[in-house]
Amino acid sequence: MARPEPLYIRPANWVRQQIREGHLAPGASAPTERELAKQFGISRDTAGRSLELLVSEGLLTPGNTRAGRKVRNTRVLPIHASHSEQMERRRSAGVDAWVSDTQEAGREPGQAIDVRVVQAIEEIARWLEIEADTPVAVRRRVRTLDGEPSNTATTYYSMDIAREVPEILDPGDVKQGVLALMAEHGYVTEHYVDALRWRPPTPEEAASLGIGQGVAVLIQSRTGYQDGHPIHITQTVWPGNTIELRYELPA
Amino acid sequence: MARPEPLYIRPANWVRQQIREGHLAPGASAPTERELAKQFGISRDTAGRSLELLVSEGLLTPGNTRAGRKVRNTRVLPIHASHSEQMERRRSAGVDAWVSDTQEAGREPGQAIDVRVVQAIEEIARWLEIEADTPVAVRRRVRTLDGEPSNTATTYYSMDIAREVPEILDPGDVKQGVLALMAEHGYVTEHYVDALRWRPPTPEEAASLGIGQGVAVLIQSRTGYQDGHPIHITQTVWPGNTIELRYELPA
DNA sequence: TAGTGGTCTAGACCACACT
DNA sequence: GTGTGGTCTAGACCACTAG
Repeated sequence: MARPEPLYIRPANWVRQQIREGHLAPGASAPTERELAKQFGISRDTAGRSLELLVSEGLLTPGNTRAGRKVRNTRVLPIHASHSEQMERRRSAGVDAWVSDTQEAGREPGQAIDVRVVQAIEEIARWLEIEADTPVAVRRRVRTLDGEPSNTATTYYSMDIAREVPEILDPGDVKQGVLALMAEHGYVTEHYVDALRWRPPTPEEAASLGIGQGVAVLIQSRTGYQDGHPIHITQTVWPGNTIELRYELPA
Repeated sequence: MARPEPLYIRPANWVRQQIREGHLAPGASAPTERELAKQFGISRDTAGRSLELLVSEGLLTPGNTRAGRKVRNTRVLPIHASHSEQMERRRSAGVDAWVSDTQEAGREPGQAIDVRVVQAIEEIARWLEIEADTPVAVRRRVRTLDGEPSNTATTYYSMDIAREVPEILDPGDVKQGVLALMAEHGYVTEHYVDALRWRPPTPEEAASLGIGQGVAVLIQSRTGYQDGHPIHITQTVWPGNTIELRYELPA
């Protein structure tokens, strides 16, 4: 006998369809585990698995409080990770890439910046080609989409550079952009390397992005080089299911 | 009172450490759920959650047979998705990118090719700018790393092109490479667009890649353009945790 | 304060593939 | 044949927060 379809599949399909057909709009409450259990004649535990499946697909928020699970907005936002035309437009307008990509999609960007000096962990030290535990300047941006947390971008600069370009440690927005300021001081980014990894979120990442443990995050590590040496690195944590990264490449 | 640490965390940490310290080598059997339950004085269900956590981190195979869960090889393989120097070397040597990237890392590549003609699903049709359900030529490569399934790359060509370049429908390796052959017939890829999405694997993907439901896959959709029109698209399914995709970009 | 999801248990049945 | 993980149940306790 073939393995029978698990009982938690059918309720999951039903809820998924309710969402697809618009009977459950973004922001609405999903059925509770107890409701779903009664409706399908299954145990609460099994109903929970159904809903957890949808959380791991990014369709529902985890919701471990009385408010319960909510339907998430699953529109996909294209991010132009490399697109010469785009980059030109941004640089001339002095507009952050995050802002231009979201506004182009008719959505509402937001950003909160936070500045610190920390000891470099091993991974960051390796990218920056410095010793681990060396102090580095950190600018962390928590970015929101339509008011919801969307991704975090953390940029690391060596303290040598931060001393020459003191605006790096200014909390809040830097008008011209940090890269333009660095260029004025002779630190010109000549090329980038993006390294992409994806994995389950840490509990901290899941909390700060409002996603379940089952939604993978992609870590985009973008290192900027001058004369073959790294001068800054930005690690962006993108949640799955709602983002599409695009790279335009020559043949 | 703060929420106490769930009971399944500690056994998971212990097994993870056993792996890290080499007491459990790749290929070895992980503790069974019943063993772990007895050892930590927890129920089998809870022990199962511990091991599932490690499966979702990619450290263990799912193993739903008597053989049990095994320790996976978690060495990370860097893939050069765009690296001009690399690309030059490949093209001149006529070597597949998969082969060169793996061998450079001192590992053993393998590849099985399978050719079909199918009706284009909506997504593929959109990328190729054709009508859905139009027949397309499909070359599907299941690629292995050190003998284990690693990723699948599926390339779609319109039948117009496949008729002019009949080698596209040759099962097995095409010596010079399909792109070079296409170029001889006037189909020259002038630039690429890579679109990246990541999500939980479908059951089929999980089975063919030998991963658990918790290991996210990244879908790399690479479209090749000539005169602004798409002439082929390759969708590669990469499992998480073992792959790093790298893009080298100009400023 | 009441209802939510998160966690945990003890027990059960099953398909499956090693042996 | 036998032990594996996958699934399922009924019940329980808990921290948390919306109302």
